[in-house]
Amino acid sequence: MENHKNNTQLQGTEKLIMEAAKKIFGRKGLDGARMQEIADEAGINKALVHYYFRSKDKLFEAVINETFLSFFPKVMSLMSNPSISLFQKIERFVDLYITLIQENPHIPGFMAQELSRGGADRVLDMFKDSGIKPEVFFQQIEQEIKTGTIVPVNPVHLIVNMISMCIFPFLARPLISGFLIRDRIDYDEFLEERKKELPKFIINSIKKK
Amino acid sequence: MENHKNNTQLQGTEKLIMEAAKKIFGRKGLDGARMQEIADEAGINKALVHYYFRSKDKLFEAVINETFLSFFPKVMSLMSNPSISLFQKIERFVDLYITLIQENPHIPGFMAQELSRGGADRVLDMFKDSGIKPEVFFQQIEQEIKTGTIVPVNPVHLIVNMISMCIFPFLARPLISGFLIRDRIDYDEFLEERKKELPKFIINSIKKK
DNA sequence: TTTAAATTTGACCAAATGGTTAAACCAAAT
DNA sequence: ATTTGGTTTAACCATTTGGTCAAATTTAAA
Repeated sequence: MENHKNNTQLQGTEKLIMEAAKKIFGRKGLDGARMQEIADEAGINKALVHYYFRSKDKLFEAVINETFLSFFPKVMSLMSNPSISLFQKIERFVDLYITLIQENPHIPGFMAQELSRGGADRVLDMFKDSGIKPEVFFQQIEQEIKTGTIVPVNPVHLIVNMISMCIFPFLARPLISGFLIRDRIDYDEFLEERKKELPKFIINSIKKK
Repeated sequence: MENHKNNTQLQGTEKLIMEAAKKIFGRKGLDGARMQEIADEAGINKALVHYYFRSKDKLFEAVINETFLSFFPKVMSLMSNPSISLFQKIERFVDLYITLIQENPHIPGFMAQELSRGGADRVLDMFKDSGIKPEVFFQQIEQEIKTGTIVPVNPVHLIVNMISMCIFPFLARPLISGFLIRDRIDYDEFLEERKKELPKFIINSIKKK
């Protein structure tokens, strides 16, 4: 009904709760998280959480909104910008995506949980509401195929591949770390390397030579 | 202590509970799942679940074991088979991986939840216990690089890429479906297409031409 | 200084939930 | 037919947990 504070900039107590909720929800999921835990993390009384966000579900929803709104628009405005070339777009996409997640580590666990629940509709709605047209990217691909710059690829598979390779390493982080120990490589180092390697991997795969 | 029934083949009630637990845990996670719900899904009394598996945690652990044991060995024995060429291995890997998940739809949600919790150590342990050496695959890559068949790639990134592109589409299924509707493509159709496209995408990216 | 409104807190409650138990049931052995 | 052991069930319990509320505290307006 009343949109509370839809603004991206919350302040004081409300902000404290938000940040705490992101952390706890991202780590333990909606069901695993305890209101008391969130309150403790924020350093405030539990009743205050209800005072500001009414219920656990409402709080969760608020976190979802903030999370996706801090993410979707940036990525999507990049992808639907027709004045950036396909290859440049791929390079920037990978960098932006990984960097954004590095800055908001709660996103992957959050996304996975939200998706494994029925939350896809909400995301799809946000998508439509954003008024941004992913067709630009698709048409760009088809264009480059015609031009002969790249080999024929299904655009849906390509974008799925790109997103997969960006997000999944965060979900599998503890697993990958296990492998990396062998080479004494730190995970952040691995991610930085990835920002460079991934675009090459993708472009190499579709570029006609 | 006592390993209960470590056998892969459970029977009767125990099997019923197992299958129900896979379904419910995979859908709702450890915390989201209710013992009553699992009992209902299995069509039995709740106390029976405790009778066979003691506690919720024990049951969850049992499901984890069965899940990864039905998965890991097959994939790993493929990857560590030195008599299969690299390209063939990639082709078979994708097909096997996607097919196995299609047959056990609970795996992705399960894996994500288990990983976002602290469960990576368990998986890494299984890995070691399996006595299978992933080095074979790595050495094979380094070999092909020396031979000049493929371009220089970091093996860790490559395997992460492969796994990412196989698993993630299942997590993001509801989201991807949203996009596919546009083209009136069914999701299973999409997956079958993927089994063919993905190996090409990967090989194309590393093959020297 | 008084007053009113917003914020914060500790105590409390009802519902949900994992787990227990004693009794009932049932198949096979004696 | 009776006993015995494993299996199944309904009823029950203790704890956890989301949520409420009235009182206390702070803030700011009059």
